[in-house]
Amino acid sequence: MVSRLTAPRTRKAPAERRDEILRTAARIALGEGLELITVRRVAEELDVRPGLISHYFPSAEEMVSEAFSRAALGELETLLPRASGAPLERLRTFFRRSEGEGYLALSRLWLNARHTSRFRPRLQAAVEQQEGIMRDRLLDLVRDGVASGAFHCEDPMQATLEILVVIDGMGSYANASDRFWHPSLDGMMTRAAERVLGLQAGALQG
Amino acid sequence: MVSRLTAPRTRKAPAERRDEILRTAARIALGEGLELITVRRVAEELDVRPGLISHYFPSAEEMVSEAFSRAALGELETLLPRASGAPLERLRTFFRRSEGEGYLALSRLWLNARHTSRFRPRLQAAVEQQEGIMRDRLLDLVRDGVASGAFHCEDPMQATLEILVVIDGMGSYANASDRFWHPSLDGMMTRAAERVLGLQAGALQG
DNA sequence: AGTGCTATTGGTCACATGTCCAATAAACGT
DNA sequence: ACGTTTATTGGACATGTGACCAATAGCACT
Repeated sequence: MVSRLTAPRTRKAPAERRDEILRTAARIALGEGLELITVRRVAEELDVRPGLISHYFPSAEEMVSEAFSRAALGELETLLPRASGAPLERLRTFFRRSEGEGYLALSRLWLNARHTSRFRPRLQAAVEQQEGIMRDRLLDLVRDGVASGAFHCEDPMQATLEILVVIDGMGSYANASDRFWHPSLDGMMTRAAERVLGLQAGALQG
Repeated sequence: MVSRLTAPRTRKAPAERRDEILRTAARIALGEGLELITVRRVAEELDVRPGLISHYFPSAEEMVSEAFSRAALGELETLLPRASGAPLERLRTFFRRSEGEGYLALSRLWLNARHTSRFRPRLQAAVEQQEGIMRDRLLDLVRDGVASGAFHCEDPMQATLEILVVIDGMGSYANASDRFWHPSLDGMMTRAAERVLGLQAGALQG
């Protein structure tokens, strides 16, 4: 009597399998980095053979790009969900969440993608698309706030870009050990936002 | 009669050879990225066998880290040389140079190093060391300016960090195609510096 | 129950990487 | 001129990557 040496195949609908692959890849991207997304690694996590991954993604770069988009978009929905409450409160929520652990992983992912996109055209396109989505999302928020009188600024797009630059600047340090630290680093993002949106100091904190 | 198949060996002093290797690696880092620094690639550029590179750098990561330090430090000396003229003029020179082509390569290198340092402890240490050097250099400049009355700010360290965050934020976009563009992106760095240093608008431009 | 479609397997292939080592030859001192 | 030191070579090895493909077997439909 021999026990089966190979587990019975589980055969899934293409759409479901594809989604499963991307979900796994996105998780790896967020937790360990885009270069850890390999055909073999994803296959192992899903307990299938590597060839199957190649079947759904003939180009590995395509898988990595889509995984990034999925991860970035998913996190954006958590950090800055579409239209939900007053602009000031929405922004406050965003900055509050940008202190959590999940945000560090997201910052690392962006850093990862922005560098890696140098060599990967499809990833570069995905990065620019996600940047556009993030920018539009924040721009809408700023405009809403200006319209309702909560924010005050002359050029909403300029205000948006100034906030994003500070966010991305702080994100540059996501992989640094925190050997260096200075009090002013803490409120850096909120201070920038308060300034360009004509809010009083501390309006976006706590 | 046979022509020699192998070129005669050129035997150099260890210090010279080591320096030659690092110079080559630093050039590759700045022009093509840290991941292009491979034992074989450097060997080819110097027209020696790969084994020789391993002889001088038993660990490839060590070579990459030192190459980054060399490249970053070299560029810093060009952009923000130690004590040379009045603070305002030195800063103006820095921002003027940060529009050139070489600066784009440097921004890419920093992005590269900050991401890659996630997986390479020695590179991470090198990045933080170079960040410290850059920070100190700028902090000295700010303090000089405040002392001479050219700049006005309450906390020189905070002013320094705010400038650096904007510089690094803009650097995040170094690998993006310039499909998106907005007028406010141009003066972003100088505007931030002018603001935190109590300068009038445009004082650091042109 | 039988049949066709195709998701899935298992294996191969070419390529690039870092690391290591015995043999060689260039440069130097005697 | 001869030895000695050691910089340098040439090659091997293990590992990890993406890509590719014929054969297999699960599932839906008839």
